[in-house]
Amino acid sequence: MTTNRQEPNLGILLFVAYRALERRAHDALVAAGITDITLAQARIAARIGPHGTRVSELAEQARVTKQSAGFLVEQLEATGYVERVPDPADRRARLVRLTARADKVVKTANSEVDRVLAEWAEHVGPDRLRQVYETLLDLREITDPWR
Amino acid sequence: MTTNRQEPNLGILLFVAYRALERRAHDALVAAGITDITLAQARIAARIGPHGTRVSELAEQARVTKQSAGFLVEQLEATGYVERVPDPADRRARLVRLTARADKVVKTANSEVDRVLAEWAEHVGPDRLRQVYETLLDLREITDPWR
DNA sequence: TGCGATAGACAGATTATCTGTCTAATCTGG
DNA sequence: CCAGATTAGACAGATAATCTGTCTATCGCA
Repeated sequence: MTTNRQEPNLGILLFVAYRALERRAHDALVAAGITDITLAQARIAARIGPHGTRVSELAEQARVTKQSAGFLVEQLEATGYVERVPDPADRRARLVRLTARADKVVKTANSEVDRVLAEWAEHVGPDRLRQVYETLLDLREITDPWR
Repeated sequence: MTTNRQEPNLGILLFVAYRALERRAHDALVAAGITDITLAQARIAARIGPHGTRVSELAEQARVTKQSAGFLVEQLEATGYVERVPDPADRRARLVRLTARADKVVKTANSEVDRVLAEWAEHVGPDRLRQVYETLLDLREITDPWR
């Protein structure tokens, strides 16, 4: 429970903006005929780096337990959007990587995000939007335990 | 799926900040011995206005279906944190209101939020934090379909 | 080498969420 | 002022997402 004030607090504003962006990206996938990826799966997939990412790290970034992340990765693997390969650096670990099949998805989502950000920039001004980005980036140093 | 870039995109930054705030508030409740409110319940409860709010409106604000909101309100009612009273303005509707029992919860959560915001202000500067707030407030006009 | 920490799989339970349907009440255009 | 469309929210049922706890293999360090 963050608060029950009437004038919206920062938490709610962050939430509204985040959900709007996420929703638009996911809706764009559906509009493009990609209906076999859920929002929760997308949240995980969006955090996979270009060289693959460990399940543990995905879990941390998405703020879910390793178990939840593993569960979602399993589904993404079943639909062919990711693959798991051994991590050469650590034989306990496996790297989750996007497959070629994910290309269209990533492209569709990214271009929708770009479109949304353009709308936002038009509404509040590019400079103000960039200020938000930069401030949140600095804020991440204290809000994001990992990096 | 928002994107898979390495340099964090705005969506992830919004998410990280939002979750950090929410997590801190919820942890403060647990630390204060309030362990019978889940994060999802708190998300709903935080949107209840001082004069009561309809389930439909809570659902819209929290971006869940009426059914989900109704389910969570039911749980909050069972633990005594909210009550449902008839809406004098519309006999179909019922207003969800916080009870006296919720006072401590609201107070605890709010003061933790204030503490977090103070930390954030110290880290990036009060002016920059306020700029984020104001920009997100303006952004809400296009990201929040309702008001 | 030996012990604590980490990666992630497995099992099981719980919580949250959705779609679809239904009734009662309200709103609105003719 | 009434008929049809809309809205509030309950009910039923299914699914999705998430958690706690446990286990094995591996790693890293003192």
